[in-house]
Amino acid sequence: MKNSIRKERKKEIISGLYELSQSEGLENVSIAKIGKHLGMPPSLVMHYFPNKRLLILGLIDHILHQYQLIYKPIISKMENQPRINPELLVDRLFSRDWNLLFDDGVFFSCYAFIFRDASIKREYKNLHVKLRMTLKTLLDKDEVLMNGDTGLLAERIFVVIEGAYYYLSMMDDPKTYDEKLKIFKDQVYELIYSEINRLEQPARSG
Amino acid sequence: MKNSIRKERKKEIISGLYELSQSEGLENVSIAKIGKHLGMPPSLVMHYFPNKRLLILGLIDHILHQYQLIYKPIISKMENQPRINPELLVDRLFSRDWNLLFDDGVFFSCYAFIFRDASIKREYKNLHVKLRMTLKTLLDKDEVLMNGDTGLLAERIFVVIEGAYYYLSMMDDPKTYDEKLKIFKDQVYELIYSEINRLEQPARSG
DNA sequence: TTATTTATTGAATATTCATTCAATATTAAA
DNA sequence: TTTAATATTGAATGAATATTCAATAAATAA
Repeated sequence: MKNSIRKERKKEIISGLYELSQSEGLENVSIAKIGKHLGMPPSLVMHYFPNKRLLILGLIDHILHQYQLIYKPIISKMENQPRINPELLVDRLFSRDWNLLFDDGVFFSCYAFIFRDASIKREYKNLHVKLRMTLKTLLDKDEVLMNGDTGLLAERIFVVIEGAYYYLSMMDDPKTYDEKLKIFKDQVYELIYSEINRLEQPARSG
Repeated sequence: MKNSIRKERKKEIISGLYELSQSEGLENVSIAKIGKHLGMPPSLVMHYFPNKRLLILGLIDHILHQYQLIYKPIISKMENQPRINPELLVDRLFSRDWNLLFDDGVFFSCYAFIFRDASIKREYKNLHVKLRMTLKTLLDKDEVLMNGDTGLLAERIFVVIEGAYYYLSMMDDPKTYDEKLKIFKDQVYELIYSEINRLEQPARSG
């Protein structure tokens, strides 16, 4: 019981930091503002996070955890099927449902820390490697794709997803956004289909 | 003459801001620090940039300008040739020579502003669209590729480049870095070669 | 119950922040 | 040379910053 109030408070504080980062920008959030936002004195914030760096680390933990949740529904929907459905897979990979899970601005503000904090860089890297492994595990269940290099395919798919995430964040006009989105989805389709074709046909000289 | 000292001073200040952002992080730079770094009173900094937002805008202008310079050498090397050399092109597109031109940490710190500042978003978008048009122009000079959709090809190439830039920034180990880099370079080769193959062969049903 | 640990408060700290202002120095235009 | 515009200085502002501390309240353990 003693410990649970501590955990809850820490969560509450990180949520407050997150909300303020979303509306005002991470660089404009202070401990006093967090306290005011949550109705507690700044000294209580510092009781749980003795310095600002720990606060930032807590926020990054939270965001990376949310990020990871994005792909949970894909996995549960696809596992236990002998063949993957490329349309469905790509649809889910590019879905922006996760916009409900976390804010892109906060995500990239935190991302910028990887260049000056080695442990943050490691955390971000672990997440991205883990996501690739998740996709690889999914591809490994397909009875055709499993005969190829699913790790390589997962890398190639994710680099498009991440490039698209970065690039599409700049698009304001929904029409342009959809046009570009279609391009990148098709690009991933082709990665999958050409791998399937390659594996289904007998080896050729090249 | 009167105007040139103004322009030089503004450049000097932006450079100072850039250097400090590189070493301390953009969020930790203040007007006083810039002044100290350059040996001038903070009031002089504010004489040229009346508020902090204008300072940030100046920094972003500077970075986007540098970013654009990355691809200058590619263009000059490749234009006036009837066929593009895919190896050479991909090598240049993925070269990290630009690390001399600007700092990735500062770049992403500034990028994070697009989510809360519409005019910054527009600037970033314009840059990225322009880079794609530059590549398209290059592809259009190739006597085979010119018969296909070079705009689409440019989009597909750049999304890989940008995804790779984002993802590879997390890699510390040079060996891992090179392995991943090779994957993404090959991915772009294949985009180019499969487009060339498609265009060189007679139309098929499908 | 008492003792001990944890949670919470509010006041206080020195430092840094962006910004303003009046005064002076320098330069260009007349 | 005089005038006007700009460049530069240094001091001053109040607000906000992260952090500290002692005191109190609440919860748990003895």
